[in-house]
Amino acid sequence: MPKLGMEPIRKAALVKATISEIGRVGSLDVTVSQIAKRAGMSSALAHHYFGSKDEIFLAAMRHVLTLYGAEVRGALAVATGPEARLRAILAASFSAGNFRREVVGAWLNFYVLAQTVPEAKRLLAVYQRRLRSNLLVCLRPLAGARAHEVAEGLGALIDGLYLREVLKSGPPDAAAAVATALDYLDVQLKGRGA
Amino acid sequence: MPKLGMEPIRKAALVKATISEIGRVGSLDVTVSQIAKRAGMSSALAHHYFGSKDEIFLAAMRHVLTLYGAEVRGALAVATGPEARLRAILAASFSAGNFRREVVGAWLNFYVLAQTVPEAKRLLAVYQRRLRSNLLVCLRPLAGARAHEVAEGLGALIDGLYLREVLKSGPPDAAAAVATALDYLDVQLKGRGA
DNA sequence: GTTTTTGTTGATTGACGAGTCAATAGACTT
DNA sequence: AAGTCTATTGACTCGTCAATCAACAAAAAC
Repeated sequence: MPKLGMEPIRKAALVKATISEIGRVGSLDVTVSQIAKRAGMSSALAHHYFGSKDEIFLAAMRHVLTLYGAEVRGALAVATGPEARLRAILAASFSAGNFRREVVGAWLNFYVLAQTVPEAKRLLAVYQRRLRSNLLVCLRPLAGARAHEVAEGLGALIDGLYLREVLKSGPPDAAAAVATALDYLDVQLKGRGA
Repeated sequence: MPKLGMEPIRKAALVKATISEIGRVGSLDVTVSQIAKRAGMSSALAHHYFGSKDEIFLAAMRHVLTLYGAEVRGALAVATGPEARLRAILAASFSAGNFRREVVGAWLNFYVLAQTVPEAKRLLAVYQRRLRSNLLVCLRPLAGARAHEVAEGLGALIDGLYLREVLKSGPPDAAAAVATALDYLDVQLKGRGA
């Protein structure tokens, strides 16, 4: 049966399975066997392609970050003007694709991973820098000198809204999260700037 | 050597050691032996007093939550007027006792634990409810109908600021965190209410 | 002064999991 | 058609760790 060119397919399946399993179990205590089983292969094959469990986790992290980045970029592409672009970033952050229980659970556990695995820390730092930079570009024309503070606060607020989703039961309420973030924005911009 | 009345002393030592170890390692992957060793006893004794590893973790969580609660209550006791009380809550949240690397690391991992252990989830929910309630009492006279939204946002912001501390290197910057939270508050209150 | 209760540990058990390896099999190369 | 490469797995190794237990020691109770 061995077809050729399986590597990318298997890797993608493993990455997807990893996110699912982390979300399901709610921690990084998922075995390579569990992941491999869900991805429809033996654990030996998972090791064959990734080498180690940490590499599997990192690949899953890169995938989540890539998806998020792509979503933001896509949303920014069709938004004109600073306010619209800010709204686009928020919408992407809490979009149906990213703001799912399993993905949120994965994010939380990536923060844990970042405490141990330097590469994980680096990846999260890249995410935070990019978010801040995106926010700053939009905020400078709107908030002027205060752009920096507002970006800092908004970034933390987004992370906090994610974190709080972890404790909720039932489906994630993206609308409420966006509303809270937009409210923060409104009040920051109307209070001073324009 | 067996002196009597060891139980509370041993338990307290284990709880303290648990927080330290979780903070040091950066995850819940700490062995009972590690904890017991740091607390100066054998792992068997840890099991003797707590029964299971989960119970040790929960006791550590209750301790962190209790400390936080006590700090907030103490700060509120000497604050008069809604604004001062809000500031007191924020100061307590980012006080030197709570906003330490190891404690922040412990908080993060308690969120992870909450995904698996129902009692952990309950404890965190209690914390969130109490925080919201405290904030609401102060905010109602200041923000009126908007008190609810502001409390929601401020709660998430605090959690987010904690979360972001995880990635930073170097000693925690409590002053910056308080400043961001106060800024949010300022702008929410000046923007509308008074 | 014997029995019971509390404190304490080293050794052991039993389970589980990451990573390795030998072996099998189809596909592509020459 | 022989050799090489990719795909794949079951079985195995080796380590780790939570939890238990038997045993010992000292204080309290009777």
